[in-house]
Amino acid sequence: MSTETLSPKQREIRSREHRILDVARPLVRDGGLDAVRIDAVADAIGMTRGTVYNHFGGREEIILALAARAVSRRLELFRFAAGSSDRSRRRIAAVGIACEVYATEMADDFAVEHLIRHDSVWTRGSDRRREQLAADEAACMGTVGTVIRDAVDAGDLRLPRRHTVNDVLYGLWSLTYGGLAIAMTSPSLPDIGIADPHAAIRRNCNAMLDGLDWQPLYADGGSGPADYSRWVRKIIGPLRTEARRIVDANAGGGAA
Amino acid sequence: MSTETLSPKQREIRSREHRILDVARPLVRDGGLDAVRIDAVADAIGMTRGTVYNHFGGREEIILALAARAVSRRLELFRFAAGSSDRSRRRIAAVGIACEVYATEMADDFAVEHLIRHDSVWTRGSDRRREQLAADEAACMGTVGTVIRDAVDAGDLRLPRRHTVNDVLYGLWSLTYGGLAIAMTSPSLPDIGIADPHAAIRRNCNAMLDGLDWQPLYADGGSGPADYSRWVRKIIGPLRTEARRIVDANAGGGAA
DNA sequence: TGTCATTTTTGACGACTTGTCAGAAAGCGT
DNA sequence: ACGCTTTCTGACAAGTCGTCAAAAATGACA
Repeated sequence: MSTETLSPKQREIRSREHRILDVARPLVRDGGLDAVRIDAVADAIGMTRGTVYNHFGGREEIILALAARAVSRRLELFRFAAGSSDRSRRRIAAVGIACEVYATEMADDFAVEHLIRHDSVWTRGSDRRREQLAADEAACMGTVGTVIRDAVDAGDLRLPRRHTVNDVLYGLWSLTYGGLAIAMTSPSLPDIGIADPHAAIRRNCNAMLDGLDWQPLYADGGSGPADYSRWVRKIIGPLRTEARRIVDANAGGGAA
Repeated sequence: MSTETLSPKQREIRSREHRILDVARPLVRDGGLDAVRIDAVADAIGMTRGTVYNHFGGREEIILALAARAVSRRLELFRFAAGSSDRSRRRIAAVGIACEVYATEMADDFAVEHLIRHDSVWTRGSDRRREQLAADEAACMGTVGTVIRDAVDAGDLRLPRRHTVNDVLYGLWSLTYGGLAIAMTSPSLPDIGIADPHAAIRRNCNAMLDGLDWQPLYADGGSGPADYSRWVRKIIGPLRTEARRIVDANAGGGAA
């Protein structure tokens, strides 16, 4: 774009927004909302508080911006997952696994997304940021919605009466988000014997999709659960790789 | 109990803990964690900050205590729901509907439970409070777990290979908690056309249970979804009544 | 009822963070 | 080098937190 019209100073200022987000992200992860102190952020980028306020109206704005970045990364990962196969049930399963990968490989981002579902962040953030975020989230949901709709169109998924495409979307969203959130925050999960929450979430998603009779049940029409497990192991690698690529692309030199 | 050994003053002090929680609850609901300012609480009960600190070590302790009370109410409601029928699929459905009723009829409590899944509350609360809460939560899960186990024992639910009772428990928990949390905090839910989140959650839970082939599918072995809807409408009333009874019992004069 | 040890309450204190803004500094075109 | 503009700074007022020594209230006993 019009890079030639920007003075060095102006370019530095633009990139600073990214730098602020970069220093804020780890703070959020291991200290939560409160850890994002304007002082700390300012120090970390070698500026003073006033300067930070030139970019963001406060803690909450930073979180919101961070969340927008997180969602757009997630979208990228979802698109990759949705494109990883041409069979509908595989595609939707791949998106589910993308959620897992997202929560582990981009743990900071996931934590931020969890954070904005709360508190003052929503209310204290500016409209602009909120709308940006809502738009990004809508795009994410659109991707998943398309996968489901395609399945209906292809005849793989015959929705029960009163059950809409969006119900399915909402169900998968609840199950994965809820499951991951509980796994992150509930001390009693190991107590009830859930050793591998990710696998459990996967099983539950599959149970729900089975309940909707989404065909074909197993990834490659093979002999059953064993094939499915093999397929999961096969696809999780590329998703992880892609996740790391996305992180590197945005964080590394991509501050353009 | 040994009421005669307590002086008037001592009795007043004991009841104050309840009073503090009573004034804190509405604050939490419409202002979130930050709204629970020690000053505000102290003012509301006509005492000064120092006195409040005699009871609770800080904001987070209050929230945790509030959450413990919330969970114990939820447990009461769950028990009522679980006892409302003798057919396993009805019983589990009733517990699901109890979650709905909990989220609407005891909205403050639900908000508090959502709050503690976050932030500093977990880390800054005292061990004592945390353990109390974990124990109450475990009791809640135990109730639901028993319903599921009974279904397995009765032969109504034949779990697929690798799927345990606790997986089912975790799945229902994820679906309802996740669904309700999203409904509470996501602005994009109406955008995707989920007009009645509760009904959607119900449908999704049923889809999952159908996927697990939990029999009999419909509440009274009748002709199908219509019967189910009728049953839901029939049971939701008593659950609401019970919820209100529980709230009144704890809040009104029950400060003993 | 008066005395006094004990328990409870108070409110001032120091420490910390926040958001603002007038003045200082740096940037940039001529 | 000059002057105009943009950006940065750091001191400020405001507000909250948790503490703690001193004040007040309590209640047992004479």
